[in-house]
Amino acid sequence: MSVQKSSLYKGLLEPIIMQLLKENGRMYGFEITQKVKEITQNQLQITEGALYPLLHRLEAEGVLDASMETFGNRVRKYYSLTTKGKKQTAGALKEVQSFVETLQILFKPKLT
Amino acid sequence: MSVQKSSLYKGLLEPIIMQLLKENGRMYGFEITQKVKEITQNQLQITEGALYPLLHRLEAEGVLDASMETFGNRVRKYYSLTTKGKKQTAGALKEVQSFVETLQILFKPKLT
DNA sequence: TTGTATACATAAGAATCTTATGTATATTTG
DNA sequence: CAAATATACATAAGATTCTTATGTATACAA
Repeated sequence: MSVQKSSLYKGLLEPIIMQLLKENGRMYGFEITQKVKEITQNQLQITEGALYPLLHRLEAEGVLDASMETFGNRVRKYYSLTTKGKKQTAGALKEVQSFVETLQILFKPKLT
Repeated sequence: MSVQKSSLYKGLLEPIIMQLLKENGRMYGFEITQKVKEITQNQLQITEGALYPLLHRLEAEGVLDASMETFGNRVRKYYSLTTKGKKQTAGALKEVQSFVETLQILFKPKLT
């Protein structure tokens, strides 16, 4: 498998979730894992052991709101950004964008 | 201080070092910390507790070569990429570049 | 002589992830 | 129709990677 060395993504799971919820309004955990896989073309596969505890923490911190919904006999837990979460997301995403720009500078192939 | 949330850089220290050594040939630890600070405009400040153990590990793995040099009464430990290290760096840096592109896709502001 | 800078090093603890495991339902396939 | 795969949540143990704190030593400036 040519799956990305996932350690590169350490610390980025939280902003990724916030970005997705900002764009899509409302998502459930499993949906997030699928969406990330799709967008990154399988380069990043979020594990459940990383995702669910993080969602719980963000809910406890008042960044996310959660509500259960039943589809047939299947239960989904939908998450969305709270007002506080939206404010926090704005700042966090700016930081990430600045971070990405810095990475481009750091890893720009030298013109020899 | 508007220093970057450094947790974003988790997992990137190793490729950063490899990139710098690839470009500059030969550097010592303290020099690396200063160079990174300069390039990132203070957004990333590598701590010694992170850097030195990592350099030791890379040396033990045969990725880096080390040699001491004395300047007056001051000792510096210079590191450079071994042949093995150069091969590994080529692959690792491609991965990082692909990673950075993925980040741009993930965090590209939506055109509404 | 006190503080700041250079230069290395290590240890304890925190944060964040992987791997493994568990529960439960739905759907596809041999 | 049994077994495998997919959906959907959850948690615990352990690994990795970093921060913070501390230590040693020299050089130079205030």
